[in-house]
Amino acid sequence: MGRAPCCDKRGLKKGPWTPEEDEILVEYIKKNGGHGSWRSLPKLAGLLRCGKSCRLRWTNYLRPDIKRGPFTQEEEKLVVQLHGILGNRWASIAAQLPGRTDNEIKNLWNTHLKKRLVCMGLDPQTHEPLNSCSTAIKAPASPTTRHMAQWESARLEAEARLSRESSLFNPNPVGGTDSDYFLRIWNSEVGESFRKFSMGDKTLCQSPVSQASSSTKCGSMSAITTEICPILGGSSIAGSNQNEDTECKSCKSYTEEMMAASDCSSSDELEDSSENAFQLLLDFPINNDMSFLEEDIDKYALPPAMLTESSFICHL
DNA sequence: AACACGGACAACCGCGACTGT
DNA sequence: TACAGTCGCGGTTGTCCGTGT
Repeated sequence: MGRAPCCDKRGLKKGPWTPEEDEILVEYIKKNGGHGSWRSLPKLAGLLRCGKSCRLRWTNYLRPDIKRGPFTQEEEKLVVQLHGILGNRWASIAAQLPGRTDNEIKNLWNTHLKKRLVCMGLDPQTHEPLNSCSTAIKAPASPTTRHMAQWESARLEAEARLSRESSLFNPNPVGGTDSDYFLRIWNSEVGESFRKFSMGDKTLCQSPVSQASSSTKCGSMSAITTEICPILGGSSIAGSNQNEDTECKSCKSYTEEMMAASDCSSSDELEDSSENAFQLLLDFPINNDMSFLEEDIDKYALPPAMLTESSFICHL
């Protein structure tokens, strides 16, 4: 049994929208202070379109807050990074890029970014090497990587807190700083994905304290802190405002241990190498001679599989 | 100048999730 | 709880336009 069509399609127009139709739609939404029911909108507005088509036109093109023009390097970078975490969840990715639509990001990915990853020898879906000759560390399946992600989640949390605090002194909502990204991402679905991601591996570094806390809703910062920092038990970092600057030495040594285990001598080195790798990715000439890649790609300390994920978390 | 080709982007389609009854 | 209506998302397709031959 087929699904009933979203609307009666007889006599309804399809294909590209005309400026007149755009105007009618915009005027209607302006006049009514919103679109109301998409299904009834075309009839009320006098458009020979189905509601779905109207919604798509509005959300992808006519909305006043849509940013026009080419993607900036920062935006492209963010898309790649977020795709490494979220996969093809375009709407979630779009939520982190103000003014950009999921459709736009999807197109950007399919036409540009995917190719760059392929040319870099990475699977655009998994962000793992296509010919995984260096599978010692695989993202995101590797426990080491997962733990790095856990620790970086804690760092994200701290960054978010700092950002929030600093925003009190510099309340610029469209500042576009990295700190703003931290906060937006942490408080969004991405942060949630990160938290879920971190919670996924419960077989390592699990204490009774963290087990107890894991039953709580992981949407709170204290939950994730407790989860990944059993020593603190989430009491001093996120549990209160006191001792916020207290560094958990056990965590620090653990971080260093994890860095060492993943061939990263320090977080700075990790950051530097991944930054370079991303620059290469962004600057990659799609249709040009690829030979330089063969000699350059080996220079990076990280296996390609880790570039996207670790670059994401390091950049943040 | 005409045609073929490929890239970029807008729009459509089908499915699943959500919500109200 | 079941069902129908609606919406949003992701995949796919269609169209336009620039470039090369």
